[in-house]
Amino acid sequence: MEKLETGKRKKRNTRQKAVVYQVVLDSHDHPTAEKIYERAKKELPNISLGTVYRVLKDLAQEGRIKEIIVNKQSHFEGRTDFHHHFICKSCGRIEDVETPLCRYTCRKVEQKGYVVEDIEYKFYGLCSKCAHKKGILKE
Amino acid sequence: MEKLETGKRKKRNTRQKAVVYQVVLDSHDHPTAEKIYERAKKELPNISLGTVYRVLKDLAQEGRIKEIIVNKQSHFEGRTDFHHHFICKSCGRIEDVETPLCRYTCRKVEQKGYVVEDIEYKFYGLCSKCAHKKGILKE
DNA sequence: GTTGTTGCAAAGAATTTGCAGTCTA
DNA sequence: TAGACTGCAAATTCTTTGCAACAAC
Repeated sequence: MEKLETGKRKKRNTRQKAVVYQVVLDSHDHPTAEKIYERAKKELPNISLGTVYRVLKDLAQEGRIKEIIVNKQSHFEGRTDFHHHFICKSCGRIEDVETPLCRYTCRKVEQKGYVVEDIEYKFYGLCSKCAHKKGILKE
Repeated sequence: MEKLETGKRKKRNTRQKAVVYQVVLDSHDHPTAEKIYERAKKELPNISLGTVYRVLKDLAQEGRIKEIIVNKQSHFEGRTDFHHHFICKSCGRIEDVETPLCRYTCRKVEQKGYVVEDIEYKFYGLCSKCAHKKGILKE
């Protein structure tokens, strides 16, 4: 579980890293590594999937992108401020949501003696598009 | 994404299913399939890991147990009422937590046009044991 | 010139699946 | 006795890693 941080070696700015980062910034659909790989290839045809994985991990570690795990698969987003996600069970779409009162809830959890470092809320159901398609939401 | 439900065939009550279910009920540490397999083998030495996976999926589908995914790995619990989880980044322990105001937050999310079916809150950080061990919590 | 980074392919880890035999209802 | 379930092993899927060549600084 524990991850020891050496952090001694200095990172280099490679073309691959720049391109992958830009792809994530430009994507608003929470793409997977595979999707990012496809998009990055348009700019850098020789980039490899392994490199995409490595770069994504670096970027997330540096706090420049965020990783969201849905169905045991990593997705990434360029938005790094505090927010949460809604996942449509029908079409798989991931959408950002803001939640009120998170700080209050978090304080309640800390009262049990935990030190809370990260919070992750996920809401699953039907996005409005799919809800309408299924006739569940009318208006 | 979409999962079609046939649900025509009638389920049978096998010894394997009963044993796996009992193991989950008796475990309060949110075990993985592998752990459940090890525990079930004490009762049923010939049970296979594949069967454990199949039975766990069935039980979860029937709503008799709950699946929690942490680090892209499935864990299971016998407690099926509404609650959430705290995950210790240091020791990996998963603990149940209750959160207040969930209904209020959920209503806020639904105001955006989503139909919310499941809610999942995860809090990551240090459990009280590890926080004390690291000298972060004193009292 | 160092040494971090890449592309490639092979390895890993967790889970699922095909199949022939077995057991439940 | 029909067909659901099992054990086994092979297959899948997503991700990580070892290594020699490459490219930042």
